[in-house]
Amino acid sequence: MVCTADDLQGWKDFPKGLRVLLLDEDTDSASEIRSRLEKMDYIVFTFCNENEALTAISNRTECFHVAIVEVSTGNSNGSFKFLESAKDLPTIMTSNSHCLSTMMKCIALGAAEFLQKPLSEDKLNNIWQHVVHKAFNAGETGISKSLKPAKDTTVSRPQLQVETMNPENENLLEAEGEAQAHKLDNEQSAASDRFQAPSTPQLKHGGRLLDDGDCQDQPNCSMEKEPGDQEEDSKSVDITCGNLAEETTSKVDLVPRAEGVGLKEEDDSPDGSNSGSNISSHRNDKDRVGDARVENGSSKKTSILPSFCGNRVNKKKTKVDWTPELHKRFVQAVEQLGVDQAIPSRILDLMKVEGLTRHNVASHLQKYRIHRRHIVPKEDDRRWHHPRETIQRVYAQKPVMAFPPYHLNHGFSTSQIYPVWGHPSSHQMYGHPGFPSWWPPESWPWKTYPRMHADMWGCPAMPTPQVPWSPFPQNPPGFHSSDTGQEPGSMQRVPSELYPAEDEVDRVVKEAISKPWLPLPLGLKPPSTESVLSELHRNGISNIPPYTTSNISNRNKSQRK
DNA sequence: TCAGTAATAT
DNA sequence: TATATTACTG
Repeated sequence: MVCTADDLQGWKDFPKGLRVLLLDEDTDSASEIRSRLEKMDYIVFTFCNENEALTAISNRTECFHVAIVEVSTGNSNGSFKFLESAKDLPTIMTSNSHCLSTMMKCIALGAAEFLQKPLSEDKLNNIWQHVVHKAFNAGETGISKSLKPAKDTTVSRPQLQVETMNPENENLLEAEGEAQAHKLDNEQSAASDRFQAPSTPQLKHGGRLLDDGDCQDQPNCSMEKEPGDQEEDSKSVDITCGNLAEETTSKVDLVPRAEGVGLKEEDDSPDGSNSGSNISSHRNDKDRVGDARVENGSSKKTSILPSFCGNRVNKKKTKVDWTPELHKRFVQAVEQLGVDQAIPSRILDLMKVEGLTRHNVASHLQKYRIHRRHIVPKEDDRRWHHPRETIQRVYAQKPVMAFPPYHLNHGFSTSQIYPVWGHPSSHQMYGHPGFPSWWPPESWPWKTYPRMHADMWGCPAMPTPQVPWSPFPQNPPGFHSSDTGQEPGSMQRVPSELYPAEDEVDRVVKEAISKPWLPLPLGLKPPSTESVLSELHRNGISNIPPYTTSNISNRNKSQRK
């Protein structure tokens, strides 16, 4: 009787021709529903008597795909005979009244859905989904092989429900049906998820399973919605699937779809009962990195959302998993903007990570900044002790204009320290006990960066510790006086005109990188030929065309002039 | 409405 | 304890 996945596969024009058992004592209502269903090319078998309907089912004189049953039909004693008898048939209960407990009971007893009358076309239009749902739950084995092509439209949820809707579970639940109906206040979502196919009409409206009316009755039903968060919620909230199977693995990184960045749902069970199933929630970051392949510089929009969406019954707050890859994107965005210009919305834009919200970024940015505050002073301290070593690391990845580090003892200039927190070549700093890291070394996201040595790309002319700064400012053309990036304390000793605006620094550095043929700006010491060659050699380039070296030499010469 | 920050939750 | 999220303020 139940439609199988194979049936569906060979069913052209589905759901046309769907055979609907309609049981309603109210003949007017029945005829109205019937006519609507027939408009949709469904084949309707109307029954006004429950026993007749049951007989039709048991005799198998007709084959039905789905049943629509008015609650009051044959329900004078509060039983749901049809529902309990027609276990295999996806049954949609209908009622004029909006009695929550009745709804609960029906759902608990296995009703596919509870629709409140009048049954608009809108509601009836999608009842076929229950057939599909049932088909996929009828046999686990059939699921994997069947209807895969249709998953984007109708099958996403049934696929997810395989684990919970096997016949064994169903039987078990049937036995518990009565009990469940009484304790559904707490378990409403679970019960309905087990039994329910996708909500018919609501799917059209953003995938909500319960309508607002339900929420009025259910304090647990969280529909909190901040005005102004529409956009963000539309991205982040709907990633939750009200599904037990999914719930139990809700902390699994959605890496395959998410391409390296994951949202995980919070396990909000007070007793943490779900935690046992957190298969990969504790995967180390190294694994994540392995899974996470976000192409650097790619304009491809990364998604942290799974492609499936479900209802919002179990809407849970989502938690952004700041994987190394995601963080790398973050850092790249921050760098691109310049630390001072990096604001959440812009970072968000640059990161191009679907589903990530401005709030997420803002929070991360907050942490980012805090970390910098903690780390940089220590780094500065280290620089005093190992100036050369540190210079190479700090300035290795991104050459920084050689402004005297006036700030070393007086705070820091943001433009000069971002390598410390999030930059690729500062590995070793993170290994130092004094430099707490976000991730263990193996998960550092910046390992993919090519290493460069400071003296290759314009080694900053750092003063010796004994001579912390030159009394003669070397402001290159284009730099203007700015207090940007200074902490107040530094103002006492350091004339503000010695500092370039940070964006100027970035601009000049970027220009120097992108146009290596141009003379280096003042303040950048040109690399020595030897260092260039050795670096190239380190990178596996041993065959240097003559003109290359001469160019470098020429540049060095011109730079010296 | 957004950014930044403090407080709170996990 | 570290980090994420939320609430609040400007």
